Amino acid sequence: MKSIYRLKKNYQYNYVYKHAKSLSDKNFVLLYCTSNQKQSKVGFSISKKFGHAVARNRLRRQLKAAVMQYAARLVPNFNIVFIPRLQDKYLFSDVIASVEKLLTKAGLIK
RNA sequence: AGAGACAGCCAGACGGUUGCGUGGGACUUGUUCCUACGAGGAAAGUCCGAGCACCACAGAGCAAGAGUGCAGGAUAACGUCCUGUGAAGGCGACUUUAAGGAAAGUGCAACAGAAAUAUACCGCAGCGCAAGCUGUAAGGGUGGAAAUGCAGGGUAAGAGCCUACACACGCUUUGGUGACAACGCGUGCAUGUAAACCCCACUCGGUGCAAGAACUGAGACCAAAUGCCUGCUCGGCAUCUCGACAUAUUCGCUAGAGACUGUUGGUAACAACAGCCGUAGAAAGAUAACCGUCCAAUACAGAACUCGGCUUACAGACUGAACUCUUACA
RNA sequence: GGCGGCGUAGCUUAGAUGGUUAUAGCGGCCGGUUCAUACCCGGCAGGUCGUUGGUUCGAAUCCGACCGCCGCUA
Repeated sequence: MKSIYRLKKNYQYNYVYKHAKSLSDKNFVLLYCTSNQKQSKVGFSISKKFGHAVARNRLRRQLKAAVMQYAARLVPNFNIVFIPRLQDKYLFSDVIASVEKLLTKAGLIK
């Protein structure tokens, strides 16, 4: 994932948390809001409850890989944040399914 | 064959599709292409020690505080490591060990017990009609601890009162660099606690890469005051106000007390020399996602300035020296 | 990344510096009072003192290691 697709700064995340609409299923919470940037940006927020750094990194990488599959179809002018909900295990197939479902529901992919 | 003891190493491999970070190169100069490299033995906990940076060059004196604590050595240094000594544990190979001082002083030791740093309750023996007095510390009982234990002699009964053995302490000699050990002689000096205060010896300035350096607009100002250098005395350093940006950018940022191999010295930790190898450096944070094959099966776990240790977590596989005990056979 | 602090009953806590008996309030249970409830009165239960080793005759307290939680830091 190229760096221009990413949300970077703390204030950007805070902006999303304040102004966002939210959607969720049992795996993830999706927050999104409009932005003045041309390119839509995606961020991930994974809490320490998920375990050690290795476990959190792995979940973030799986999410990244899932979102990458829809990167070309993303609608512009949006900031998006994914927050996983606490589960015992994440299968990659479930992650892809949830991401697609949420993005479609929010109307963020064409 | 079984059961152990010691030292060390590895931490899945290969292939495919789609991707990420840094360096280098190319050109059509950018959301481009090619290429090289890209987490650990603990990266963890942050418990010690250093480098490095700023505070003056890390300082001078006093006070306070903190740490270390058998000996010799290693090391840049250490609270680490090695080799030993003593002690404790184990049949043994071997393992563990915060191991100075209680005769400098102070404090504390509940309950029990006659008595807790001091003593005589029961008892034993002598004297006495008896009450009791005297001698005693064998035996009883309490306790973590009660005049060193045990055997014999001795005695009115007893007692290091005497003797042998053991234990503890002191001294001489011998050995050892030393901790200490051995032999001999003397003594039996009344408890424990210093991870209680303390004494002795040695060590320690503070803050930490969010350290710190560079760049940026306008105004005021040159000596008072303030702050900092953990307390005080010296000695020294820095400087203000408003605004803008929006928490940025660049540097620090990775070659270092470096790894590997060999030789030499050393019991060893380690050192010297020679050869040879390689280079993670991000900033919401890269090193991956998915699939296939092999395999009985992959644990603990993710760099954030850098090293040396310690501690803790950890599936499985392997190696070395040929070390110990038991059983069987020759 | 760095620095610092706190864990005692269901909840809030005392005791820790200075070692030997774990304390109080709220809450819970039982009884009394009342026609009944509350208030009130009396009693009772409830603790591996975060875990685990060590020092000591003896550890909530002293020392070490680990676990969990919280705060500060341009």
